[in-house]
Amino acid sequence: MKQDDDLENILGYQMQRAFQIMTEDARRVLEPHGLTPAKLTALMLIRANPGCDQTALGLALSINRSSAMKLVNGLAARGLIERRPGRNLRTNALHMLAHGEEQLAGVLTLLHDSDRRMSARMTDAEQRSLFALLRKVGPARTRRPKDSTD
Amino acid sequence: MKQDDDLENILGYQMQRAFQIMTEDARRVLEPHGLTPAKLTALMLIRANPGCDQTALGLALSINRSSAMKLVNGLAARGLIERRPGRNLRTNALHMLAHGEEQLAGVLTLLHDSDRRMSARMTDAEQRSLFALLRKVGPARTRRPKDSTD
DNA sequence: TATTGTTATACTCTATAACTATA
DNA sequence: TATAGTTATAGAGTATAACAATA
Repeated sequence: MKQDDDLENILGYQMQRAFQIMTEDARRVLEPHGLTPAKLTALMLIRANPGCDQTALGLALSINRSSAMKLVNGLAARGLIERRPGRNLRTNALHMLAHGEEQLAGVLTLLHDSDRRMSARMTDAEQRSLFALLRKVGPARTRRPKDSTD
Repeated sequence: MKQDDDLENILGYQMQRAFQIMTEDARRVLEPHGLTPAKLTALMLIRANPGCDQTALGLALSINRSSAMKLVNGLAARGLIERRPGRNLRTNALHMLAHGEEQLAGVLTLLHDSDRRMSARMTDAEQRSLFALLRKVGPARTRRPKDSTD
């Protein structure tokens, strides 16, 4: 199958290709542990934000409350996190459990191995460069100078 | 929401973030034209490979025959491509139609604009560098020297 | 009134399996 | 036997809408 020149020169397409390659390997590695990239991200966000509620978690993951529910249900069912009483009677406080810590420690190593495999064709400097550039992806920040009048 | 240090240092996660940002903008731009990134990729692959069959297309897109069917159905229903008799009685030959050419020309400009917006925080050199690095993502190539005996 | 969690429902994309008609 | 297209069905992930309880 020949490739299309226009297609190859679309940044979004190259990003998609690279993402697909990486996510496929990550999924393969996580699957035996009953995790997906999204679940793992949620787990790590809960660890970094103990006591957060589901709505905030969903916001951070760019999914809505309803979808965040399912995700949290899955993590709770596996005993990785639990819902505790929150700051008022209608919010939950999400907390990681010991079992979650253990799982996390194990899969982090696997993920780093995956990263290393997927960046095997880059030098260390190139890998650092890729990290830095990926963080720069996105629209220009709106400038808000101190003497702005808006 | 605080970020998690381990998470931020996983290449796959940074890739996912960057990809999500780009794909969201691309989808927004393509939607009024009834296209999605996947449909557009298929369209461009058919253009570059006139007469290809659905199975080959699916392979190039990393989806199976059945899923490729739906994709082709969608493109054909919109009059962008058509199925012609293939090299034998059980294969189709996919061809882009004039309407497909027109659509493609229009959205390519929009996509380049999107790319430019999403890489606005990079210099030109950085953008070229990102392209090159994304192409290097993936496992090390298996070496097959001429004097290999396997 | 607005917000949080929840439930029910639906949509999209993908996969698997089975069928058909060719090869 | 194997392959290309097709169809039916199912699963994952997401969204919307509506409801109850609470703020």
